[in-house]
Amino acid sequence: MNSVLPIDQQIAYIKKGIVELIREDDLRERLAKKGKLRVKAGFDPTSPDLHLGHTVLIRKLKHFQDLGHTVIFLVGDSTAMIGDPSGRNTTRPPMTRKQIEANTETYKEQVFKLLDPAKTEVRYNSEWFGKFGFDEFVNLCSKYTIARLLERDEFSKRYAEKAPISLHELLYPLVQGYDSVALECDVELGGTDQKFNLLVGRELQKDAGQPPQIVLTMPILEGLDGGRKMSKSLGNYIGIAEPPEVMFRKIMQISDELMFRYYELLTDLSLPEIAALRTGHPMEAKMQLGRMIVTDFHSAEAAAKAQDEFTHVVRQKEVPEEMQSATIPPQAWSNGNLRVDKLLAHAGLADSVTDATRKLKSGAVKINGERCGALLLENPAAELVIQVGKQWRRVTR
RNA sequence: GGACAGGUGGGUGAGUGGUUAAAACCAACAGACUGUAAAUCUGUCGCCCCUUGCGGGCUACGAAGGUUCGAAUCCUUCCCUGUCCA
Repeated sequence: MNSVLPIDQQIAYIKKGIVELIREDDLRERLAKKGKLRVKAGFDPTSPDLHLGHTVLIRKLKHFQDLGHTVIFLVGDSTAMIGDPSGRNTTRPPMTRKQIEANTETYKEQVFKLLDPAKTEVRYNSEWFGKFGFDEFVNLCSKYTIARLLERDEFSKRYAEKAPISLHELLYPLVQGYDSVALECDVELGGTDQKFNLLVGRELQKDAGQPPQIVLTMPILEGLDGGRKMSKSLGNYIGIAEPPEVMFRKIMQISDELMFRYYELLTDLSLPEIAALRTGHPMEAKMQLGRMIVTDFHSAEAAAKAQDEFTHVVRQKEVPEEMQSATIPPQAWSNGNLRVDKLLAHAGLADSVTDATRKLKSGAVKINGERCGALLLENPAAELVIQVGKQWRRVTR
């Protein structure tokens, strides 16, 4: 694709799936005047894995890239060392340089499954914050007032609830906004929860004599539970580095309503195409979604295989071809008999021995196809195929 | 610096001396049903030990001490959070 696409078409493409564009007129004008825009999105390398929630934003970056604009993948390595304001309950422990670097590498690897590395500018905000002096810092602080910072929803809410707000959290929007100044961004993308920060960037740019960036917000993707936002700590996520089978299965587990949402935010299908899916069988549609997503991050072959596996193992309750294997740990032997509870705990099929006992009692455990409630197995076969819920394990001596 | 309020299990939140491993709800896990969807129903939901029993032990209510036969509950000190005053 190229940047000579007419502006109207570009804008239509850009607007698909977004929540808010501030302001469309500015964007139109800037496209006309500059042609090729600098588009930024920032990421905190605080956790090493990206999940589908992040990809909503990345996909939008990709759209800009398709249109021939310059995409800047900004790694907030300096900011990561201070901590993140939206992790509101606990102050997260400061990260080491090394962790950040490792996370950044993983990030890049994952992001480039969607973005074209050759067309992506990877930047670090330590480039400018690393040599930020105290006077510059104070000067930055002087650009904004407390009252205006407290306008931010999250802050005002917490303030009203008498929850703690640390000073550095208050500063965060300023710091993020300054990134835009340093990079001379034309456009910045972020989740709706970032809106405030993105707008601060505009203010700071104006102050620095730059034209204020266009702000584009994307919806926050709901997690697998369909309610709360997708996040690693809530455990309702699909990691983009996860194996095809896991991805596919997780997709199949989401609710029908959520499926359409995922179609909208995670695929390139048009809205009418998505609407048409509502008339078909939901399960078929869900499997198609699974294939599409797995294809994005792995390959079409992997997707087909994942679907196949799902059909056989889950729907037809067959034994999976591949499963993790484990050997029986010495602690699980008791006078030549096998302690199933310890085995489960050891093979990662239960959280603890106590948990394993519970699972046995509740009939959750199948060994070689037979439901097993017994704690002790006499003369176990050389190879046991154990199933607990969705998990399978091949256990040998 | 002073006055006051508060810190309970993954979350919300009861509990003010004993049958409390801690109500209730949510989340989570497992089972039934199903399209491993939703909804619903059932069970479980600190850890460890013993071939498992309405069994034994250990740890837990911000931290450390103390009072008591016995503490999440009372006392002391400390830490943390918030409000108000300076």
